[in-house]
Amino acid sequence: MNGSEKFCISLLQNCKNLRQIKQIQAFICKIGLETDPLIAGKLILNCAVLIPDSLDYACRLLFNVRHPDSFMYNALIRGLSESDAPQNSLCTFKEMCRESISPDSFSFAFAIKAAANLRALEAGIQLHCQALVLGFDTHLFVGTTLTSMYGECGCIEYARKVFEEIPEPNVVAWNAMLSACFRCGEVVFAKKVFNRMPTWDLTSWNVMLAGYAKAGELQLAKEVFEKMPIKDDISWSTMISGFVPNGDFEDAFGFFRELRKLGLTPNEVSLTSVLSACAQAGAFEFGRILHGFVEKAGFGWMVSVSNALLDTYAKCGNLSMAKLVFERMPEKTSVISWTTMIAGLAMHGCGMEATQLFNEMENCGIKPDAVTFVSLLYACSHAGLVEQGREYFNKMTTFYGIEPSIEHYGCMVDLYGRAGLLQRAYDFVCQLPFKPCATIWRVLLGACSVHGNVELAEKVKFRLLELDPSDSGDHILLSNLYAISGKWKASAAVRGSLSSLGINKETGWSMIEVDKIMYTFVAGGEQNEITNQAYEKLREIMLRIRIEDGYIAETNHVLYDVEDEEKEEVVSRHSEKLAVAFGMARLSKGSVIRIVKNLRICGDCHTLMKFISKAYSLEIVLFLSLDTEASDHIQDSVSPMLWFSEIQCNTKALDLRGLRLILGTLMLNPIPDLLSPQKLFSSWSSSVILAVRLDVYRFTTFCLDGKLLPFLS
DNA sequence: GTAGGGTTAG
Repeated sequence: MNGSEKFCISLLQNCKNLRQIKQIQAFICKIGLETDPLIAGKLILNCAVLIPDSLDYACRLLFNVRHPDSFMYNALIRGLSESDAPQNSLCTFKEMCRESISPDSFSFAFAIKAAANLRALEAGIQLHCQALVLGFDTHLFVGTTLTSMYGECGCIEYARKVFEEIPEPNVVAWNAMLSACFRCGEVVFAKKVFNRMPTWDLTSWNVMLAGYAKAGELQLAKEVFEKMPIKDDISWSTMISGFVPNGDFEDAFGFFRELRKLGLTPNEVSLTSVLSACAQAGAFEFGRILHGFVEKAGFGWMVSVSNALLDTYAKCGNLSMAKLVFERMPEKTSVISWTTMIAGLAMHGCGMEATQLFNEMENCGIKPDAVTFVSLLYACSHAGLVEQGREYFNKMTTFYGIEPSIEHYGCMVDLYGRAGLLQRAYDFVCQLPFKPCATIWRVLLGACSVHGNVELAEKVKFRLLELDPSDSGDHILLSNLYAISGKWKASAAVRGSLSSLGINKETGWSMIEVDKIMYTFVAGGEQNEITNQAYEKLREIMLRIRIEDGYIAETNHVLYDVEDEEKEEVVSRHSEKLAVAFGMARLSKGSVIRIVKNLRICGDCHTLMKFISKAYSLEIVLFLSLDTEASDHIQDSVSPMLWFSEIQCNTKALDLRGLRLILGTLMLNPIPDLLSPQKLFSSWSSSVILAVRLDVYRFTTFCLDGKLLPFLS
């Protein structure tokens, strides 16, 4: 290498962006080195791998080289394998062969990586065969990527065979094998592989942690974590991020606290994961503290952290903070940021705003993906934008070429069903390109229930019985629909069939965050210091609101046939009552009480919340946990129709029932002119929709001129 | 002159 070459290469090494690359390229031309293969190779490698958003430029560079060599091709194959279109990496590999440039171990390693990222087993096998012919299949690096590729494609036997052919596998190859076991669900085999390994480095332990966590074996993950001789930030973030999808938020918070206690700085992954836990658990206060930390520690510029923060605020009910986080993002180039914001608006009932943001997103040149359209359709269905929703669905398939998933079809059924277009919804389901699954029918059943269509509900329930006969939610939904329609015998019969079919209703639980700790209450759960405190406070509250406010337990919402006294006893133990009482006992005065629960609220709890909210001037927010299938269930149901009849609105115009994200909200705005029926309706419908989207059930102080509004009394 | 294995957000 001569001096000029050395100088150019050192310039390229310090390059940060495409602009600088082009400047250096101009300099290279000026000194006559543009045809130097060494320089051209480095230039292509830089653009393909190191400099962001310059992959296209790397392609153009390669295209313009008269006699490209394998180094240049390898750079491009590698860059493309890590892009969002790894199939182009495979095309480049083919082109290389067509140009009679022999692929080497690097070409194979990168191309096999592309096949792994695409989960393209057939392409992977072809590459394997070709490597075999050229004698690269037992090469350490090629063998390792082949092992990974077969693992990614779910072929554990092939992975094992390739691995065993590697003459002297090093720790990286062993780790690839270990990882392949977990990818293929072979948890027990993974442990055997781990025990057989000649050496462990830190990564081997981290693979075990991640594998156990992904398999839901969190106890095993904890044991490995304890045994690890050294832990790094990936070990911590693997643990924290492992708990969240399993719904174990307490442990996620616990490990995060532990990490902080040890004086360690959480990395991006730990932060996004713990924020996601806050979002799902409704841990608003903890989320706010984390926001402070994010700003102070300088993580605010990280897109993933900002996205998680935005989602936390939106899911915890603070749309204005969510908007602020979005607005302050330095660059809005991530489709996830836009989608999260659209979903946030949708949850809060701002359907029009959500569609406007979607248009803005398109104008900014950001390509929406399948998840964006789920949020958008969700916004449309909850805002009653039927035709717009239909147009977006068409645009998704025809313009963006996105294949609709079950979620998209579910949104469409919801869109029609919610608007009361039940026949259209039913026809849509019947015309689906696949056999409708239980979830799709369940959406329709919910819509029938809301709009009181017993006939269609029975038809739908019949389909559900074939597909998923053991879902207690479906039975309860139908039973309640009968009850509300005055068909008490039919209602009782469905209830009765629950026990004869051996179906147990899921146990209700409620969670509340006090001093950054999540407390969980279960209906009629065991007695301990915490529940005793809750019961004691509950007794005090009940006494006050019974005497001063005239609260009477609403046992008529317990739709099954038990004695009144017993009914009262049953409803008085519901977990949300305990959680509210506990919050009132332990939170500082005037704090908003936020509760996450797995089932929908019963009529009595609903009424009690209103009384408490009024008597104590408290805002109470109930969230429906998103991580539970139980959100389809109605707990000894209160019908949203009853809520609507309370406010004497036309219940048919809006659906609130039976759809999994429903809790409903009651948010009263003490502005007198809202009492004109038209305004009242639009205001209420918008706040009710708000809760549906948000899974929030919110009661604010709802005094008007010092009197309880008539429809709430 | 290029590599392979482990953790995130909607």
